[in-house]
Amino acid sequence: MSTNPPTRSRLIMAASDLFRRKGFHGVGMAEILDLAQAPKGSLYHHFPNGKSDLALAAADYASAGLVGIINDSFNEAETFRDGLTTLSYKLAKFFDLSGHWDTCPVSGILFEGPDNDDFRDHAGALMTQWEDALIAHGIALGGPDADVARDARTYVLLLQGAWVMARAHRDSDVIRQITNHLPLASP
Amino acid sequence: MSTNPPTRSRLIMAASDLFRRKGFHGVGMAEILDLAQAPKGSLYHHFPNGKSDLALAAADYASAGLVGIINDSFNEAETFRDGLTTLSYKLAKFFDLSGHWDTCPVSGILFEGPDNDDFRDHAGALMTQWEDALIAHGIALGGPDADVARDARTYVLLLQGAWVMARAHRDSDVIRQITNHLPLASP
DNA sequence: TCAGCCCTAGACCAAATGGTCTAGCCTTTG
DNA sequence: CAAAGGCTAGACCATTTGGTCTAGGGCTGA
Repeated sequence: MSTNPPTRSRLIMAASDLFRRKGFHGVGMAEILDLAQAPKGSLYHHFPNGKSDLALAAADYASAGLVGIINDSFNEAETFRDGLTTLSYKLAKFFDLSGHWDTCPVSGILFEGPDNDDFRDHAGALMTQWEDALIAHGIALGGPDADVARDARTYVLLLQGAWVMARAHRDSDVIRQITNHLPLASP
Repeated sequence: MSTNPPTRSRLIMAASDLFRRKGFHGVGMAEILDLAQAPKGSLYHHFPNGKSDLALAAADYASAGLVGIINDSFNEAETFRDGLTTLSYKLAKFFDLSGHWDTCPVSGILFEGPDNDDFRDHAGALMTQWEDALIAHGIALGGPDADVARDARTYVLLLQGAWVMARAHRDSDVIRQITNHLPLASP
């Protein structure tokens, strides 16, 4: 009878929320189950490896959301800088809506998890996806490949930093002003 | 009979190590006690509020270490950029020595901790200390105040991001190349 | 209608968690 | 020397942790 969205999705969404807010070890299964309104049996049916499986899925989910925001931001952008600025504002808004606690999709979910290579590799892959998405838009807007690649990385680094600082100061403006810290070799 | 360093310091050092590697909730008291070679009674004698107290002290300790490295880096620097480059190389080296797991002193220890204002404020204060240390050196080297302040913040943001990315890719080069992502308005 | 299966449901469990408490050592002070 | 107290020592505890297991509901296809 499970309401929409189905149980599996509810679990992922709940886990993503909580992990980003309190870190992998900071959240108990009970809390996730409660937020998702699902019984324990369902969780271990959908994610046989339990918390780890769920964390990987939650990170994917959160990361896909970020990629979506990136693409939206470049929909009507005329320059790379325009797109990045729009992106920064959108992200700052999400940060505000989250209640000033959510962190980077990757850090909270994957870095606080178990010390295994799977988690680290997964984190690396997701971050690369973001860089690649940015690079694609930059090149589409006519930037020289090398410059765009460098600027994309600069942006991702700044974004990570801004996320941390915004959380510490409980102020999303750092995110909004990322573009001011960009040299931006590309147009 | 406690060997040097005394118990209290050993606890702080052990906690700092472990928290940075696995996050606040990722480390148990037993593990800290074991690494510090201290009995439980001592811990709760020195830190009556237990894990929380210890985490704040550990964050201070780690942060003080970072400030020390900042100052060392500017000892013989002739320009702001020189100092920042030296700093990046030093930090990358520490990252390598840590076995590719340690994170920013603040993030791991304070952000994964309990959801209270104390922890967030503490994190914010420590990050401000880093910015201030950088600003002091920049101004001493003759940079215009406003430019130096902006550059210092850019550096801190990039450093946070680089720490995350280095951890994901298990490669300290991102840290070493921070300076390449700096516009650096100041000289 | 019935067989089969996907999924739900939650009781249950061993292990680990953070924290408390009393006893006593050992150094410092008068 | 004696008294005092900072510190060590670890047994002990309630709670919570992630995870397993059995039982059955309810949809699907034949």
